[in-house]
Amino acid sequence: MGARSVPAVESRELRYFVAVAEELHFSRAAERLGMAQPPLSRAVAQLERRLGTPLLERSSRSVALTEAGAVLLREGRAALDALEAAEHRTRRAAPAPTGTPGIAIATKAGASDELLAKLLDAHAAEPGAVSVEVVLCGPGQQARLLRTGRVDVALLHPPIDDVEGFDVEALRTEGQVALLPAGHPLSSRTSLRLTDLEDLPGLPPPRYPRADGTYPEGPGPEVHDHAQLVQLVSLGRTAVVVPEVARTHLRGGVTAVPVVDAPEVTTVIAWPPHSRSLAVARLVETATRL
Amino acid sequence: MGARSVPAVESRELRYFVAVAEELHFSRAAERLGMAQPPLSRAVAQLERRLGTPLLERSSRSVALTEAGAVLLREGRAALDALEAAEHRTRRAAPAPTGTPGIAIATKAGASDELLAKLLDAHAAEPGAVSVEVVLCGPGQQARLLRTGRVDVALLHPPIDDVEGFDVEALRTEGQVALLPAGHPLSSRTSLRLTDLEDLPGLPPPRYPRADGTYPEGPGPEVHDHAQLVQLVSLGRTAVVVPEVARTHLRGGVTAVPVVDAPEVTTVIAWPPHSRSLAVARLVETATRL
DNA sequence: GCGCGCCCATACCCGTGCGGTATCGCTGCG
DNA sequence: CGCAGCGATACCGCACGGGTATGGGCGCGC
Repeated sequence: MGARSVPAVESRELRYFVAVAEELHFSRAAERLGMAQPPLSRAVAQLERRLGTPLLERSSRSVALTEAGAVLLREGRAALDALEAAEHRTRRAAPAPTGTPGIAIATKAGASDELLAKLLDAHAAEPGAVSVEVVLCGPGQQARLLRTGRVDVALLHPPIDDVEGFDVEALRTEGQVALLPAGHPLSSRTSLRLTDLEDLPGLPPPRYPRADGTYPEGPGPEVHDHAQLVQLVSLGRTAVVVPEVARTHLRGGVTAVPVVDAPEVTTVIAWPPHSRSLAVARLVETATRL
Repeated sequence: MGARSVPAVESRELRYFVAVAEELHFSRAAERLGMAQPPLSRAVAQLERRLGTPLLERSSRSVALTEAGAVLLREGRAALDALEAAEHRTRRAAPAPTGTPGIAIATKAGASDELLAKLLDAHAAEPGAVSVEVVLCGPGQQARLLRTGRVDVALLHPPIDDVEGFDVEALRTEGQVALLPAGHPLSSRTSLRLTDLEDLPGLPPPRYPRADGTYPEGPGPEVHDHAQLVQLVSLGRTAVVVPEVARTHLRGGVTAVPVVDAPEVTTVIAWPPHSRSLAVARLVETATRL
């Protein structure tokens, strides 16, 4: 191969390309990156020259990904995640000013509270326990925190959450219930089926953020955490199917009805594959003994 | 967190750090990188400032990794591999000047020849077959080619090769034989045990390259491929235990004797996890039907 | 149908920061 | 005690990344 004359791809270029590929709009991408549009155009063109292939189809009215561009978007995101993970994990491995470096765990705000509490208690009681930082985040965000190394482990709920690419250990399994505004016709039922909950008039399903932080289109309200979800239900703005454990945090104005044919939801503890951290292994081991 | 003022880690800095961490010597690392030593020192110091933690212990006579430095070496290598993989896979996804982009497969030079030939024949006979580039490499190098995206699939031989982090499908299993110079006292035996082969006088085991391309210390010869290995055996410079299939490529001067208690070796086809390539899936499917 | 406006590319300029050379300071060794 | 090896520091020049101004192509509205 004689193409070794071109220098290697820099992560900055990749960040730029990913921004453009996500926005499909140079000016918006430039704004998101905090820079002007012309240098962004130039940087992407330079990346295309480096790779020897067009990544974007520009038609002066719109921008579209080429085949190679789609590959680079996917692979580039993974590489940037790995880069960020290296950075975060190194920071975490640094001797902290306050004692020994601990580990960080992510969980959806408002979900698995009592399980997490038990886990933290059990871990604290272990010999050699390290401090555990709890990072609460919105639904669907744990995977990103885990991939980018901001946390060491996460509590996830497949099949709601995607656990692709992580090592997991199941902790518990439960059914699901529908959360309905009190007084709704269905709220007096003792059980429901999924078909009962399709197209409820005036109660569109909420919209959860996607992995990239954007929200799908639709009539339902955007939801960032469990408390907000419960409030939206009590206000009669939405209805939703959630794991049973959510009943423990209900407030007035919300009724939970079991959904008999909803898929079982498991709570798993997840960590990055190839983890070499003893602290992570110990925490997972403690979790599986709960 | 108020530390968002520092810009993100650049891949160039990581490459520099990894070089220094591997050499544990600034001047040698600078030479390897094709640059002078002072800017390298400065770049690493800047990386340490960015991360807020020392990565290396310099004692003016030697360089050692700190705890955080060891983490960054491990994670940084993975991130750089991912970056390189993004680059290679994008190049491969580009519409090639000659027809449609194919896929690339890596195998140890001189190993699994007939299996590979059968696979290529079977694949070529399939409808919708794409062109397959065969990349021959030294033992232990396939994993790197796969991780860095230079090839899409590889033939590996656990437990000799490490398949950690790849998806694999087993193709065949075989025993192992000892390759000895013709006329060696043991070559008249009909079978051997591993203990028979320990510390053979004048026949030190060969040294295979490690994953990073360096060779372990020892008295045996360095080996890059199978042909070289066989020649070294016939010259009475080494003796080695290899999978049975190697018998098919023997030359005069080399005798193969079964080793009854050597671990079974499997031939597997491996590919990166989360592969989305239809061509890879088809090739793997063809391979498993052989 | 023509013109306006959106949006990406080009042209040009400036400053930062990367890399090079020269040199210092430390330390282990002969 | 002096030398040699090695990393850090000082200083400099230039290449490249980023900014502003502007061009050009195309869709859309009146």
